[in-house]
Amino acid sequence: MEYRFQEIEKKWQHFWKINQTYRVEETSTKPTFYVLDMFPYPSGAGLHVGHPLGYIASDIFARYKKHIGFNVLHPMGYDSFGLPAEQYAIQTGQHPAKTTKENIDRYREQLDKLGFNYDWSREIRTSSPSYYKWTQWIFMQLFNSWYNPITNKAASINELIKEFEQQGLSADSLSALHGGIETEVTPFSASEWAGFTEQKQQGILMNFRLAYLGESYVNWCPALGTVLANDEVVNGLSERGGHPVERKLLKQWSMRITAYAQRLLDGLDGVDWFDSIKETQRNWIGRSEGASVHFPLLNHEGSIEVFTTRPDTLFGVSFLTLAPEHELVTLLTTDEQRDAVASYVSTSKNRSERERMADVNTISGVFTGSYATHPFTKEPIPIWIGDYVLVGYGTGAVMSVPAHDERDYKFATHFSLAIKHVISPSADHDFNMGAWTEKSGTMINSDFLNGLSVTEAVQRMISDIAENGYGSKRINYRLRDAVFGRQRYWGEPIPVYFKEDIPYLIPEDQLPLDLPEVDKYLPTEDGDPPLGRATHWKFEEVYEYEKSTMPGWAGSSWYFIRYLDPTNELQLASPEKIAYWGNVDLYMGGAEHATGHLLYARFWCKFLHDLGILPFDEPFRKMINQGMILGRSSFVYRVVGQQTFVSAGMKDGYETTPIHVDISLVNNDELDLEGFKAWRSDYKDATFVLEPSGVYLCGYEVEKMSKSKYNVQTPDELVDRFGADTLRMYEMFLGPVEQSKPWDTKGITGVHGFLKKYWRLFHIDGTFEVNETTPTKEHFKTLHKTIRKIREDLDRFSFNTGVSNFMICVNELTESKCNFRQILEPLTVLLAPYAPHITEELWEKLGHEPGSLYAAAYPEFNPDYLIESDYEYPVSFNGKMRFKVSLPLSLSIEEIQATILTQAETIKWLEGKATKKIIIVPGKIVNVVI
RNA sequence: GCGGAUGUGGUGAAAUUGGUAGACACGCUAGACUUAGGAUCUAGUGCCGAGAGGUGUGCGGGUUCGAGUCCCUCCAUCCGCACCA
Repeated sequence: MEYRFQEIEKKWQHFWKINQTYRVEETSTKPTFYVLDMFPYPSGAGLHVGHPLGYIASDIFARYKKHIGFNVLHPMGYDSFGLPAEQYAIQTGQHPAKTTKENIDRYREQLDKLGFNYDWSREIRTSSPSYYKWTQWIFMQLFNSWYNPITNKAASINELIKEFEQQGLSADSLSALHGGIETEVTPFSASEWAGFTEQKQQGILMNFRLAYLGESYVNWCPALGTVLANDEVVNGLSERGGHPVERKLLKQWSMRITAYAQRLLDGLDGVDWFDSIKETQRNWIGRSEGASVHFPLLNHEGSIEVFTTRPDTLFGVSFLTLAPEHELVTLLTTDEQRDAVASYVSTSKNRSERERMADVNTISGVFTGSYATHPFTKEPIPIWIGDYVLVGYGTGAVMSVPAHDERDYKFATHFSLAIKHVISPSADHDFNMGAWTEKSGTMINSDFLNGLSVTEAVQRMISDIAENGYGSKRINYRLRDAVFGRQRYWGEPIPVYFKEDIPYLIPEDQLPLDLPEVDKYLPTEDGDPPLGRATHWKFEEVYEYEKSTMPGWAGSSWYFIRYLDPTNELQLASPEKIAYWGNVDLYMGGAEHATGHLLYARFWCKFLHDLGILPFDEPFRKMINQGMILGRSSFVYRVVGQQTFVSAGMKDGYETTPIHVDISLVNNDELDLEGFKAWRSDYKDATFVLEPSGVYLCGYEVEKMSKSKYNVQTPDELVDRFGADTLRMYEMFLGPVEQSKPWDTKGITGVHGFLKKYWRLFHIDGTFEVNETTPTKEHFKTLHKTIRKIREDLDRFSFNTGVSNFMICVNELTESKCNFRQILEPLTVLLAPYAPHITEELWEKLGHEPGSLYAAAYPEFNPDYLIESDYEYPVSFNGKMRFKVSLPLSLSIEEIQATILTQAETIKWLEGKATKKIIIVPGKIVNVVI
């Protein structure tokens, strides 16, 4: 009988479903193992071949853990709130819930075809009210909490209120409270607190809450009435529609993740993640030590506070630079400079932060006309505005030391500002060529710092500015608070209502606050978010609810907890179940989440840990990041301004625009012309310039798979043609999971052939037949060599070499016509995690209870079968391998040397020269140095 | 700009600790078989060379008996950068 994979896979998928083979309970006393995949956003394009890469790897690992005796939790769900469904709703009027449900059904169908061991009884969807009830609940806890810098953990805001009532807020405790918290609060006494209005009190508390309403800059597009991501802004215009975009201060909900900056940094030491991801997070958090220094304003009250990591260079300051958005800009601009500053500020407004950071070649800036005083020398320092200074980092103002900072150097050179050398550089440094930015050298022109090393000067300066009250030592983090409000429809409503402009939480027993129906998914005419269209969107029909919704990352920041107890209506999850499973043992997902999701999930985990809800404070113990599977996009070339398309080989001499074309219309780069014309109505009258051979050839490029690039390859077609087991093994065989690679189906026949070959081992002339007698030593050697390799490969997540080793094994067994039960039975268990369907079928044929393979014990490696008496030594001369000689492993180094030297080959390669040295590593190599 | 990663045959890749470079596949070449198949099997296949042999892991240098692996310089490509999920 031939390998009829379609029948077999259908049969077992049905069997697993009916018998709930993969259902997991908390009753087992086995050790637990929690394997988690990053859940997908169910997009309209369906699952593409890139998604399963990680799912297959984690499925193999989960099955392996099950075979070696663990109670394994491997759940799946959907991150189902998000922008694409909303965009689709805006275009078609279709409710996002409907689109989302259809997409989920499609995903489920696709996932089911791949034979995963998910416990579907635990499925969650972030957009279902029974789930987002708890997302809202967590928001409420964050709102009701502040970060206590003394205990270094989150605590109830009531504690803080009590403290205010009893002691007020002293200057001392205010500075202690800072601990990463930015506040604009001035000290007050207990009696002052009691006398404050409710509004004032709530305003003060807002500076401490972990979920708070604050102001932050966004890319605002007035024409679309919406906020845009940096990605959606191109040259100051919106990607969609090309409307002007400006940076605008907007009052919105934020999360005080900065309070956790240090703990988020420290926690990285304890998790087993790729160094690259940890490094990215460290960089994102961006801790830097330095000082904050105040420069008093000349002719104005107050001062400019700057943050610097180089307090040693304070005497080299020749100007200050403010971000264009800095709050002092208006005050400091003199009448003569007003026009120039206004025009500069409005230009910067239209540049995204990304552009401003990336554009290093254009130096731009403008003088305010005002001066500050140098704290030590009392000299006047000009105050400039430059858009390379970002308002969100540090204090939005920098002290510019052109002699020792490259950016400042360029700025100073461009505007002919003073350059003061305060460190003597190494002899070969030329200040005409650039700044001396090394943190080495001796201080000069720096008063009391003269003669000190840079390191000494940093310390000395920090203590001097503190003593004189000019500033203080400061640790700065690049990490910014996370904006939490979105002016969108398809997200979790924020469970807040407003009474006299003060936000209050709705009562907990009214959760979930359901997403209301609206007539359109667009902002209102007066610029409110879509929820402003809902009727009765009021608490107790009186007080307006918050109209913005939560961001996509809200639901995904805690979903790993909900899987533990997905239907609990009283708690996030029961403490017993949380304790039973603990945190995620293996997290599998894309590295593109390094700074978003992974940071937020860690933040919420630490917060819930502070509240005593979670016993652990890191969510993901070990993580593997699968690489992205890239698509091969095809292009047609349209002549500018015409409906004529030029073939790739003919396009020289035409001015053309490349346009993505659906890969289903392209076969071996050849375009299906009729299909193309029918593809879109505006192409129906297209004309073509063909190759001399009469075909239209498309160009191609390897890029991210996405619906908009029409390069999505779905797994379905491949499953139909080759089966799920083949696709599973092929995706693993492509290369290391963590590596990105372009998708290509060329090699799939090799893997399919392997499964057929494996199947044939059990059949003679098409009939199932295994030999019950004892195999030879060679057969056992093949088996045990494979067991060792497969287990080693699994332990180090090297799935691609695992597949190779199975191939080697089956090739050897085929060659020796091995059909011994004692070999094939363990091999079947060994292969089961990779190819669950074919192995279940053969396991049943071998006479076992159907479905029992999943929990069968994994074969153990026995080294006795691999003991060898001889070893074939490669013999090198000066490191070049020349010949091999087989010698007993029992020989001593002296005996090996003696034998080698008498070999005829040795004499030939010595060419009569004397040996200088002979390196012998027993069981490894011989190297003769001549 | 900042940060991260990766460069090995025609292609995907392997080489876990510095020890035989290219396992395992795809593709290609030649052949066998014939229910002419998206089937199976045999042989070959890094490059140069008739061969002996030489040469070879992005470029250039270094350490070592020995370097794909360690160190330095340079080059190229890909990914992320806070409202895409």
